[in-house]
Amino acid sequence: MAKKATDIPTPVIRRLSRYLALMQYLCKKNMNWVSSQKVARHLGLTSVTVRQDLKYLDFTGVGKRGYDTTGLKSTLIKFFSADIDNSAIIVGAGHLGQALIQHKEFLTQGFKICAVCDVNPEIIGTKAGPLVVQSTDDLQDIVRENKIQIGIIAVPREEAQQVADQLILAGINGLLNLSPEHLASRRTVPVVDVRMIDSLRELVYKIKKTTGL
Amino acid sequence: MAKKATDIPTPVIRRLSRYLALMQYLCKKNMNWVSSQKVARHLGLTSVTVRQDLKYLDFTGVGKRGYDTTGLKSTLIKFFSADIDNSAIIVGAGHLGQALIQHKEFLTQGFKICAVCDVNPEIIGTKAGPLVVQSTDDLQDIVRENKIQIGIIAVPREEAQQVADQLILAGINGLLNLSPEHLASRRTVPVVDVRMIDSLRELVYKIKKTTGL
DNA sequence: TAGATTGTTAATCGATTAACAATC
DNA sequence: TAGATTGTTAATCGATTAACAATC
Repeated sequence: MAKKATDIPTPVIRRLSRYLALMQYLCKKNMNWVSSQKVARHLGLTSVTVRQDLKYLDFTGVGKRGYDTTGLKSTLIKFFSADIDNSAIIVGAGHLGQALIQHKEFLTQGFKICAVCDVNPEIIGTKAGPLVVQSTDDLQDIVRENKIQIGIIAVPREEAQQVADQLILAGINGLLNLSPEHLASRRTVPVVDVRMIDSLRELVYKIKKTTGL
Repeated sequence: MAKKATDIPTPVIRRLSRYLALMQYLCKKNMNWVSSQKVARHLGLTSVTVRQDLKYLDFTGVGKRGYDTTGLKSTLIKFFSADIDNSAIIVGAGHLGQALIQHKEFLTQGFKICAVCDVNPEIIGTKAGPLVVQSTDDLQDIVRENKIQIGIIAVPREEAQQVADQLILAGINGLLNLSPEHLASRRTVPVVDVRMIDSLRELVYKIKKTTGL
């Protein structure tokens, strides 16, 4: 597959996602038009960046008014398939996994948690929000039967790679990795990492810098 | 304050944090030496990037052996103050906030959750792990009395900015923002964002790209 | 010594910003 | 119309990679 017009840089993708969140907010407030400058101010960017980013979508603004918030929202929803209830499984029903199941924002943003599983026999069979915790042994069957697209890895670092391998074998389409482990085999299946500890350390460094040395 | 030698680009900082995690792992496994190439393979980078990054620290490798894992670990621990128990408060004792309190990795990585608070009167006074949930009304006193450095924002988007303002007023040194809201007043206090929904959307885009279209 | 690996300068690549013409 | 705002090309900035000398 050749490099397509759909090949958008990652930083742009992440900003497009933030534009979607902002459009949802502005639409709810009945603001019908927004300028690139206002978007920029809301999100801590420059107006040129915003206009450059929007060029990647087939969505154009209007002369002196700016962008139609409803139209841009719809375009971004389609772009991110945010109207489709992308199915996901959470592996690891510890505190973090449990919190994610209950997290309502996922559903409103187009993600549906269809299943949870864990290795701990003591919690298998118990309820976690609206779901029943299943055994990680059955992980592959669960993914296949429910045609789950996204695997969310919320297990300790030692188990992360093995879980990833199983999910990939079962035919998962992509992985969100909440563990600090770097997952191999990115070639076959895309992986996006959320590294909370690294974010905290980045913060510690920035604090040091601003408070002098 | 002029631009210092301590002015390290953010991508480098985040990788340095990952090197620390890797060194902790290698030390536990009693591997005393590691080459830049091995580090690169572990973390999905190139060996040149690793060597360039380590140049920012005052830590040099050895000819044909590579880097001393214990020494590098110590250097990175000092660099990130990871031996100091950086104090933090979690604002928002919902599912996510509760999960973070229980998360043991924070403590092993040098972060100590000293307090939690929430606005919901029904959960104020209840236990959350080893802590008692306090009222957000008392937030400023709690931060001042315990000299808390880091504020972790785990409230819904609508409350995020207000909570941030209070924390900054109380003299917090830095903020970790888990809400999707963009927080203003970055000039005074550094803010690092963890955007889980944006990460999921990034994943959806990458899945689309790899599965064709 | 020979070979592997570090350290460093220069080149490349990619993303952001500047400048300005086009448009409503 | 005049003014504000978009759209786009070119310039700048910063981060990664390539090349290779230095070192153990």
